[in-house]
Amino acid sequence: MSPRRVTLADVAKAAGVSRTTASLVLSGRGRELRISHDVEQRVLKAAEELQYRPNIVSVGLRTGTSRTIGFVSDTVATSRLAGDMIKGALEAARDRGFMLFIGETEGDAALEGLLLQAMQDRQVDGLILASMFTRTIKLPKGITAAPTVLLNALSKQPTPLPAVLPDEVEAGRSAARVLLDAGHRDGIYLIGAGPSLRDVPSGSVAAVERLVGIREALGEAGVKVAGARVCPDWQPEYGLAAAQDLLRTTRPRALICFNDRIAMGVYQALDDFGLKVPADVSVVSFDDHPIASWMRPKLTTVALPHYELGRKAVDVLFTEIDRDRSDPDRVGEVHRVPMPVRSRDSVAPSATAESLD
Amino acid sequence: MSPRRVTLADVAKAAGVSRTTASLVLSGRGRELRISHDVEQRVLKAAEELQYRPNIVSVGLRTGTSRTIGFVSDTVATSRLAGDMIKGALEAARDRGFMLFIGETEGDAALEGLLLQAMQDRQVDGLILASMFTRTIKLPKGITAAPTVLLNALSKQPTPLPAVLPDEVEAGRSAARVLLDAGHRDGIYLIGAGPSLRDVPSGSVAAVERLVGIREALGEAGVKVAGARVCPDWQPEYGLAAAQDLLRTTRPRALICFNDRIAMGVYQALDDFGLKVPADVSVVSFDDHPIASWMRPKLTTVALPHYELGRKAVDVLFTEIDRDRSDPDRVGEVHRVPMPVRSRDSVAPSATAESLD
DNA sequence: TATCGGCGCTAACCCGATTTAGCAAACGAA
DNA sequence: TTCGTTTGCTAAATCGGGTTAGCGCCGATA
Repeated sequence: MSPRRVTLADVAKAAGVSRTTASLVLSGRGRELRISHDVEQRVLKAAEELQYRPNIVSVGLRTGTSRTIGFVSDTVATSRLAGDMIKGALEAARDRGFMLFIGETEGDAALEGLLLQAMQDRQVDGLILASMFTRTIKLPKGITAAPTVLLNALSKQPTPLPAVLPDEVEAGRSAARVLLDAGHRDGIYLIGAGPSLRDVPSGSVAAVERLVGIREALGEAGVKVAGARVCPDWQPEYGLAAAQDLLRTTRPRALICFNDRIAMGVYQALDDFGLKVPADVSVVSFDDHPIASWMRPKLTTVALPHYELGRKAVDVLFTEIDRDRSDPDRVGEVHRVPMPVRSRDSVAPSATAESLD
Repeated sequence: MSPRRVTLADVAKAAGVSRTTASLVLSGRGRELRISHDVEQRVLKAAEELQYRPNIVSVGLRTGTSRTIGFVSDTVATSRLAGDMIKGALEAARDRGFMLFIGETEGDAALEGLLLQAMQDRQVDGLILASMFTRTIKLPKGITAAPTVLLNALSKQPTPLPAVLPDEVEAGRSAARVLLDAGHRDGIYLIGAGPSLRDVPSGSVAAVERLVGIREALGEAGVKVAGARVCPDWQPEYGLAAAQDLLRTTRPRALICFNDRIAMGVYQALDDFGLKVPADVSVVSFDDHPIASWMRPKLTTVALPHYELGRKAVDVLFTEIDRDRSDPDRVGEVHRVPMPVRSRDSVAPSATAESLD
């Protein structure tokens, strides 16, 4: 029914040459192997007219490559973060003519093993192991076969695999700087974690790193955190509860929320207490979740650069693929992707700052 | 470096038989071709011990298959809908040992063409053409090569391709029924589209179908829509504006919002006018966007079954793949996936209904 | 004893490309 | 004229399986 695909043999026949010659010309090696200009043109013309495209499966069998990358994540659906990350990876891969296999493990090691096998069986040229929230993972064994990059994840064991992560420490500094730049020096409270580095939800790398950055930036400005409330889980209801608890005893001037979902609960608590954002209380947050721009006033937040993370992971993977594989004792580099501040409407200059004018 | 893959030849040698025999045994055709039990066991044992897995690329070259499906959508990132849809497709494919190629066209026809070519070059066994919001699409040409299913999309031209879509009309009926069941008969307003079938955002299939369902269900109960406001785009700000406009002149008893983002704006407008959900006004909506369960009170909404849509598309695709390809003049079936009601806290019995007790 | 047929297995070809090794013709130098 | 070299191309092997055609052996039959 469907017309058979055009093969190299068809092109060769049309050009009146052997398959070898056609292959050489089309792979660009015709020049160095002294194929005559005349023959070269005949082959190119035939390929053009027949709309020849090499069968990648066949090339794959011969060369062991597939122009394909495997993207294995623990979750693609639960957090929407995945979408942009995959999109970034997709586009970076497409720029090089690569396709992406998507796989989801749901945190199941057995499933992960099967998935990696299935990808190896299809001769993927490289793997990206992604986690949807930053964390340390146990490396599945048997991934040495293909070049691999960790995305939004760090290995528990030392590993030669490179990793791509958001620069959370710098993000913490950015959040603090947003408030400092607005003149805030007093009444800065944290919602979600802190004030000490031990006061974090267990297993959250982001919490620790954001906290480190916040404390560094504030410390350098000689500003102290006025207080903090830990949230066991970074969901709106915990943000609400934490903020209510805080507001019963205090009137903060600025709040740093550890993510946007917390900030959503915090907004509600502030509203309950009759406090206006940003006139009474400035709020800055992390993630740039879609809701951040839906909240009223729109939330100023330090964005997780999902798209860039995805792109970067693929870029790093390509350098891995191109790299000379002989170096045995190299250590996986950690690439940090900047988290940009999305300045919106939830931060106002502090009253004290204005009075200094 | 990495130990070479185990091939069929290795298994054959270990079992002391020819590659042919090993292939026959492992493909299950040993029985019918009278391979002795002894030899069969030796082959199976060798394959087991060597952990033999066939190279799918090789099989692909010979048989033209790849145990792979191409999933091409206009967008994977912008709307989070994609995540669950892909997840459903992923799992359904995995159940059959298939992998998914993901591609994104961004509505660019040229890009779509390239993507489809790239997938054909990799010999995908089938294609899913997905749209992230329900709409009619122009079919790219040259997709006759592989079995194809439309997901969340309808073809502009008549086509033999099956389509998988959410059952929006029934969803409209469901939304109406939620209010009817709560005793609402008066003061029911629509926000987003209506009251006439012409009052819809252009190009929105969902708007028309939901509206049809709503009007049918209400009509059958002898209830009339009290009024409606169209939103040019279904975003919170338009919902806010539409509701404000409505509330300046009216006191509705129940609102049917055409999606959750509109409902979010509507909540705010109701709050501005000092009206409580659901005590003063019941609200029902569509989509079950993640924010629906974050809103306070939690929003009752008719869910887009993304996961099921993804699964269903793959299931339908497999029946296409298995189908006898000879039937030339069949018409693409349209499969409708039910949209379930998520009953939460935004609908209360109407005051009149209670007074009847 | 030659023939036939079933049994159990294998040689060889195929898929569509890449790549190695090598061949024939033309040319130059001795 | 002869040998060596360069030029320009091709035959054949290869990747790892699936598949077709057929081979050798055995026992039964004529």
